[in-house]
Amino acid sequence: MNSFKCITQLADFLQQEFPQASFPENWTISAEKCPPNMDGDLTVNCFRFAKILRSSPDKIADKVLEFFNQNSDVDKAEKIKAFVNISLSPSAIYRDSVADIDSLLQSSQLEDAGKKRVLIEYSAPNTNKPQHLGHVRNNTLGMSLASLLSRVGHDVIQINLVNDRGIHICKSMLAYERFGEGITPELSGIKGDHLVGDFYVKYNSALKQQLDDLRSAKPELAEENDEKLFLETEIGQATQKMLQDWENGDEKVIALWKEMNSWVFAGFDQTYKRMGIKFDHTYLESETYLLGKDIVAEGLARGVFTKRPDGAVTIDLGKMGEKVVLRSDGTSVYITQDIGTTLKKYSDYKPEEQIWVVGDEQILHFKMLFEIMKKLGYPWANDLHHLAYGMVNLPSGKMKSREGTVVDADELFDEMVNLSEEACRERYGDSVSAEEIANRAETIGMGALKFMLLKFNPKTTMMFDPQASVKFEGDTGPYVQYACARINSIERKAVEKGLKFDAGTINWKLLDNNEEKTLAITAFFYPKVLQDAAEKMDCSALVDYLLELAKAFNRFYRECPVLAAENEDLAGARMALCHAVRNILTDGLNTLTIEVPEAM
RNA sequence: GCCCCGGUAGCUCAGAGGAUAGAGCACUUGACUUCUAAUCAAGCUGUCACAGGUUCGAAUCCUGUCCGGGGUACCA
Repeated sequence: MNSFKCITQLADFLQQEFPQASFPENWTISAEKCPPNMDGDLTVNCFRFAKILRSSPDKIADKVLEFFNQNSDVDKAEKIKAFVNISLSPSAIYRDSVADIDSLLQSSQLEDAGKKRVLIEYSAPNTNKPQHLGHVRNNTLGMSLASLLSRVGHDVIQINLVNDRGIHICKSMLAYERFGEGITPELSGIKGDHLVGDFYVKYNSALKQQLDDLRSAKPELAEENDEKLFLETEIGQATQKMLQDWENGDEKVIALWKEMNSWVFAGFDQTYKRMGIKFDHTYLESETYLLGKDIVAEGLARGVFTKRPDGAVTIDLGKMGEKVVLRSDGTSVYITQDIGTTLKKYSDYKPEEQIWVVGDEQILHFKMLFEIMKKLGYPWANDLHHLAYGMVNLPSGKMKSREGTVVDADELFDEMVNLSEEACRERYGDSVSAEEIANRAETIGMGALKFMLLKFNPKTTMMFDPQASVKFEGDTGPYVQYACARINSIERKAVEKGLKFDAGTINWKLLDNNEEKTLAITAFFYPKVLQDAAEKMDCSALVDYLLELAKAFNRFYRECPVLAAENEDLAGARMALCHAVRNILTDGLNTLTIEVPEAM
C-alpha cells in the first residue's frame, strides 16, 4: 500500500533505535490524519507503540520527535503528550499522494497472497411477490460488497438463489387459478412480479376471510393461531394439495407454476437491471431443494448425525442445542437444503470463501449451518461468512406486507428518479435534451438511494424516512456526484480556454493553502479506506470517506480558484489536484456501484 | 427463561482503548455581476441508558441493572 516516505523512514529508524523491541513481521506504521483542531497534517500516536517497542510512550515520542526534526520532508514537528504531530512540506505531501494518481489508485490492490476467490450470495427473493425496500437494501449491500471485494483484487462470483417453490408460491398460484380470469402481464400492462404479487395479496385476504368464518363457526377454535388453523380451511387444504401435486409433477400445476414464475423473473430482471446487478449464476431452489439429503444420509452413516427413535435425523450442536436435519417423515428442512447448496456452490466454483448476505434474524441458522459443515469435515468450512444486516423500518414502524406498509422497490426507484429529474429540469430547463436529463436523473436518483442505504453500517437496524431520504443535500450521493460534476465542468472550461496541465511538470510546491494540502492528504488515505472496508466487509466506511473527500474538495473550490488562478503554473497544479480528486471520487462511487453524471 | 444485537445532540446516524466525542438533518445568520448555491461560512445542540470495575487513559474492555429489537420450529 502507499505510504508517506517519512513515515516509512520512521519505521526503519525505530527498528534501529529499539533493538530490544519485538516487531511483528512486516511491521509498518500507519500515520493518522491530524485532528482538525490540531496544528499539523499527520499525527503519530506513540501510545500504540509502547508494547511493541517495550518502552514508555513518552520516551518513544521523544525519539519520534527527534527523527522528524531532522527529516527533510517535515517542516514542523510537535510533541503533545505521546502524540507527535507533523506538518509536511508541500512537495512531500503531493509527491506521496496525488502526484501519481494512477499508482495511488492501483495501490489499493492487495498483495497476491491476500487475494481470494470469493463467492457471494445475495438477493434470494421469493417468486410470489415483487421486491421491496428490504430487498433493495440486501441487493445494494450484496452488489456493493461484491464490487468492493473485487476492487481490492479478489476474484468475486455473484450468486442469486431464488426461492421459486413451496407453499407460499402455491398461494399466489391458487389465487390466480381462482380469480385470475386468464390475465397476463401483457394483457394487464402490469409488471409480472407485481401481477403475481397482487394475487398473493388476494390469496391472503381470501384466507383471512375463511379463517374468520371458521372462528365464528367454531368458537372453540377462536384462540388458535392462523398457522394451526390453516389446514382447517378449504383454501388451506387446496393449497396443500397444490403443493403435493407440484411435488408429484402434475402437468397442469407445473405449467401454471412455470408460466407465473416466468412473469416474475421478467419483472425481477427489470429491477436488477435498473440497479445494475448482474449475477454470475442464479440457482433455483426448485432445482436444489433436495440436494442436502444424500449428504445427510452419508453423514448419518459416518456418525456425524444420529437417528432418533421417532425417525428424525439430528445433530448435537452443543450450546446451540439439537438440530433436526431430516424430519421423521424423511423430508428436508431449511438447513438441509442449505447444506446441499453450500456444497453445490463449493463444487461448482471452488471458492476460498463464501459469503451470504442475509438478514440478521437468521444469525443462529447460519451459525448452525457453519458448525454442521465443520462437523461434516469440509476443510473450507472455516471460511463461510454470514453478512447479517438489520431490518429497514419506517417512521410508522416495521414494514409489513400484510398491512400494506411495504415500500415497493420499483415505485421507490421511480420516486427517487422523478425527484432528481425535477431538480435537473429546474437547473437546465430546455438547454439540455430530454434524453440527457432523463439519463442524469436516473444516475442521480438511483445513486442517492444506494448511497443512503450504504451509509448505514450493515448490521444496524435502519430507519428509512421517505421525506428525508429523497433529499439530495447534505451527506448524500448527489453531494459526492456534484463535486465530480464541478470538476468535470472546470475541465471542460479549461479546454475552452486552452489551459492544459502536463502531469510531468506540475509545480506542486505552489499548492500551499490549507485547503489544498488537506485535500491531498485526505486523498492519500483512499487505498487504506478501500482495504479496511473490504477487510471489514462494510461499505459504510467508504461512504463516509467519500463524503469527507467531497467536503474537502468543496472547501478547496470555494477558496482556491482554478481557472482564474494568479498564473498558469498555479492553475495547472490545481487542475492536476482536481483531476486526481475526481478520479478518486469516481472510483469510489463506482466501487459502490454508483455512477457519476457528466454534469448536474 | 436462555442466546444475540443495540441504547451517543431535538431527529437520523458515525466513532469500538487515545487528544477538547463528530457529521447530516432541523433551527438562526451570512455568501450567487465569481470555475455550477444539489455549494460554502458562522452559530446553537451532549448525564455517550444507569451503577460498579480494569487502565497512565474508557462512549469504546469486564460485571451487574434498566429499556428496545431479534432469535430460541420436524417454518423459510
